[in-house]
Amino acid sequence: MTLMRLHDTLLAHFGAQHWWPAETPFEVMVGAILTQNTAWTNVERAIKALKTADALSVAAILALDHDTLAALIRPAGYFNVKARRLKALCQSLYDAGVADAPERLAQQGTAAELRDRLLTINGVGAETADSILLYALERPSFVVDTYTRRSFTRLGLLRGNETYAAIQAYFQAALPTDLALFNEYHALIVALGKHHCRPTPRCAGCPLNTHCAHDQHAQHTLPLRKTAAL
DNA sequence: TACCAGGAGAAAA
DNA sequence: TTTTCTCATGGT
Repeated sequence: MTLMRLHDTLLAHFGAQHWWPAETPFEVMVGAILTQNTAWTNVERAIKALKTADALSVAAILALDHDTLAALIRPAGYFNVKARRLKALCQSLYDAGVADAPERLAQQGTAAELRDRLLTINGVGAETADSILLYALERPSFVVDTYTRRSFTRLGLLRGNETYAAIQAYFQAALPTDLALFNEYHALIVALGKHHCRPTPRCAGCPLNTHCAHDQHAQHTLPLRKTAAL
């Protein structure tokens, strides 16, 4: 099955995912940091707290002291680490002169140049950089996450030990460079990954026939523990 | 109780 | 260079 056909199968089964669930590009960037190794429901609590405190802006986050910011994002876990990372992100946006409209960062270079700049920010690794590029800056950069590696290894399309760059290149070589397609595909892979872990009531069967509709994690052919290569 | 969640960076080997 | 450790809350 081609990657395009696979996308169509997942879309037909799970429906459009409407990612990224955020009101502004800056909220996407903040969410990308907060969701690192963390359930999205916990990220939502943290973002809500930032909004309630009127602190969801570059200037506000830079103005907050560490302990106050950490307390606001506490529900997202790793709050001391993520407070530093949010500060670093905001400082970078401020230095780029786009504090008032972070989405304008997209006007400051090619996708590759923007990616390199994002990767220099402490706390922004490959996946977070690609998530920001794709969902906040609207550049078609395919996002690879733990679910991508796990599910596609189960499907026999990956070995499982490839580097992040190799997996990204695999998808980008096989798919047309299309913002909407990359957006939906990654979201669908996350839906599939969650389904593998915990089949939903409305969907007892697996769309890809990978025998996942059983007790949690029991049917995984891969350990849930992340591989170091990702 | 134990395990996992839309990772990244530092430290150790 | 590759592997291991650390960061932490909330749901199942």
